[in-house]
Amino acid sequence: MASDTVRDRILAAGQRITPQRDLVAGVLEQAGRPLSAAELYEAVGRSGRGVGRATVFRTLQSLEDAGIVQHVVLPGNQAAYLLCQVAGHHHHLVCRQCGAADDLAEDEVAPFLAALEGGHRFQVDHANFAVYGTCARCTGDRASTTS
Amino acid sequence: MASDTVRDRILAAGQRITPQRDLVAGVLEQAGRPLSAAELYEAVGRSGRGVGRATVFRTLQSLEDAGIVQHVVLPGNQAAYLLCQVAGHHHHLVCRQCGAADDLAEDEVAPFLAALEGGHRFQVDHANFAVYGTCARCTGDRASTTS
DNA sequence: GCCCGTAGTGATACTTAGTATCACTTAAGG
DNA sequence: CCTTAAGTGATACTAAGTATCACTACGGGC
Repeated sequence: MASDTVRDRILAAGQRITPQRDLVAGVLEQAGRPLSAAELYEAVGRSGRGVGRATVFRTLQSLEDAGIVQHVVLPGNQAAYLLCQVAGHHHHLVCRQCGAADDLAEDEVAPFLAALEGGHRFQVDHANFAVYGTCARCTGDRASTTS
Repeated sequence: MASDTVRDRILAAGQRITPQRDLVAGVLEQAGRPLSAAELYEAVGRSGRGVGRATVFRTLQSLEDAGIVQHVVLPGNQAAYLLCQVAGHHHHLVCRQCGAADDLAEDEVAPFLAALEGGHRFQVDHANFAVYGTCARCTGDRASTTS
């Protein structure tokens, strides 16, 4: 099940607590890494009563609207959904080894965007970053290098 | 039809010149903005002899492998394909007004990624940026502001 | 210039992610 | 409690992309 803080955030967004949302959020919380909609559907089916497929998508949508969940596009164009600590729009560092996703604060990104605006005479409106690599825990096992 | 430089780049990637590739590349070149697979399929159907749907996707795949095309995910999770001047992996500034996409050189991005690596003890491997906003030409007509 | 192997093509069928619909259920405010 | 609007599940659907397979044609070698 989802932690109380997640429930609070659902309520704060003006949405109802339902067993389905609780389950979906709970599975995401326990996973601690981005899950595809299919994985989620399956996981939710195993643990507890199960949730309709349509509801899984609706729930993800609601939670995303509420700023509790965000989705990233993994390499290979796979969408994956991910419980976020930080509310509001932000970005992620995704570890390809263990799948963990680290939140990226807006103020880490803002200076970069500002620089782009200057360099390109372009007014930035919205940005989506997906940064992949290897997290501190997984470094040491392997070393990868690409652009 | 595609310009000679595009043909050269197809050859350079060890791929054959076919009327279909020529058409697809040509349409993308003329559009000068990212097109969805569906738009492309339709446009190719109008201009000239037409190309099978499967072939449109395969062609985009080949051209992407060859570094001639890249795809971006537009807001709303719409994939769009885009002819790139710059070869190799790079990023784009996409104008939401006119759809134009500006190439973003790797060395504009590298320092930012390096900073992230330091700040998060994370070894960056691959990154995908989608930056949306308003280009210089379109600024003046409207002013937008969001994260 | 022609021949041949291999890369590429088109039609079609399929898969997978996500959306729409609609009758039914249930959370939660009074 | 009771009401009602939000949420749910089943199902059908769409849209993007992939697989298959017989057929075609590019282009290197002669």
